[in-house]
Amino acid sequence: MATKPATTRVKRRDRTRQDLINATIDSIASQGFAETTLEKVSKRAGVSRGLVNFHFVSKEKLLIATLEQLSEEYAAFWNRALEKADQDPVSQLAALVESDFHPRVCTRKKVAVWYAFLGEARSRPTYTVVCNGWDRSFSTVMEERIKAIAELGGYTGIDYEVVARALGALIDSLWRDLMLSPKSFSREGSKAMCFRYLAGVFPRHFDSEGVLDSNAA
Amino acid sequence: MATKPATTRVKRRDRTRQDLINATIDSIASQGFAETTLEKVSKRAGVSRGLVNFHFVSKEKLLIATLEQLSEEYAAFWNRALEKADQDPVSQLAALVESDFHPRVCTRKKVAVWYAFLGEARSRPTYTVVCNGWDRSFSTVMEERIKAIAELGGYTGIDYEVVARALGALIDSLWRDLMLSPKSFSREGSKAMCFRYLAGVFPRHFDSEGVLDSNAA
DNA sequence: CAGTTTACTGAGCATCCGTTCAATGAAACG
DNA sequence: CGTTTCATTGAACGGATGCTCAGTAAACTG
Repeated sequence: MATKPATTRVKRRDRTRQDLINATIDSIASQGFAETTLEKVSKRAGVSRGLVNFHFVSKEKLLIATLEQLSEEYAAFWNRALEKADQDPVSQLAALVESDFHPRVCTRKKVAVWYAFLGEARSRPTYTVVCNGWDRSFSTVMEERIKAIAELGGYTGIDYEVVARALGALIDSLWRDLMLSPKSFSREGSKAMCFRYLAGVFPRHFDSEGVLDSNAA
Repeated sequence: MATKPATTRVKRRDRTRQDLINATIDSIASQGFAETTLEKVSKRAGVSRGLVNFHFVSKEKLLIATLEQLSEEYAAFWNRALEKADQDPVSQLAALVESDFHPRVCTRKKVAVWYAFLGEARSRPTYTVVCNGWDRSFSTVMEERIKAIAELGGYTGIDYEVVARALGALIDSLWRDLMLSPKSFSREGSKAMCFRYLAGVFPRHFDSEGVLDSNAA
């Protein structure tokens, strides 16, 4: 697991830090939060026991670094998905849904770690902040696109806030399925369910397969 | 916290067991799963250290008993809400929403405990079973009512499965808000959001305040 | 090529955790 | 009322955990 070519010192340093964070993710995902100890993490990373304290000062700070990395990776991923997509709100909303189930960010392992932190969020304020930021900005972006689709597409009586919240919550519940019962989870089925939801709200722009017509009247 | 009138032996026994479970809930909610130790729990319950092992054999079994009680309390609550409600599906669905935000089951403390168990679910199979059963039967019941409303109310093109999932997920995300940012949470606002969602799907039967007309054409 | 810096090791330490168990006293029983 | 049953206590134990620190070797520096 830990292959460390003898290169420059900073590269080794960064590599080791990353190995430790990855080992932490692996450990939390497979053993759980409570069973994740520094000994197991360092063994997984292939380094000695005391290294965590050297690099991260304390176990708690290693955990925070892990959560922050996960959070930033996720945010960066859907931000880039937005940049790559067409500029019309229909394509952008579809891109958000697609990116949320991409194997890069939507892994059973990562979802499990995310829920593990969420479970401890109540009692550790630092986690709460990161967890709140997680999808707060995400649902803001979704709501903007949903509002634009409603206005440009000529839909009346759409409750933007509710639609955005429901879509975000739907995605979340599908993630949870991946964690709790991965056998019944399917990436395509999950995306289809999101698009079926959107088809119910914007029938001229979406169907269960995704974008129907990004410029429909 | 532990007031034990000297009554019969079984009553004392049950009372102590309940005190321990309550103390476990309090501890998980305020200190988190990781920081919940038998010493803290027994101190909170006002009994001696070794009593947990006497009553529950092990810490793990105390945790399972706690989760099961929470789960059963919740299920019993919305089942009774269904019984007390009118028999038409519109009233029943409204009763489910109402009961889900009732102060008896929807407390910040209880939600926090629920998420704490969910966070450890991945690595402990027993939790997974309970967590899965939790809203599995709940969403089945919701889906039946939604289907009935669509058929009786003359709505076409309703995707029952998606509507039920989205509503369940919406409720879940509102619960999470209660845990993470209780200041911005409001019981009435949460119910209103659910009803706003239902108003979007069944505009002749719901508005943001709840049931509009349970017998609308 | 000395000398300095620094990532890294691993044994050691203080602490805490879950569990055990002999002792205790009050309810249950006949 | 004497005996049994059992909820309860609290000290004790083995083990694990997070963290410290003196020591080491390899990368940097000039």
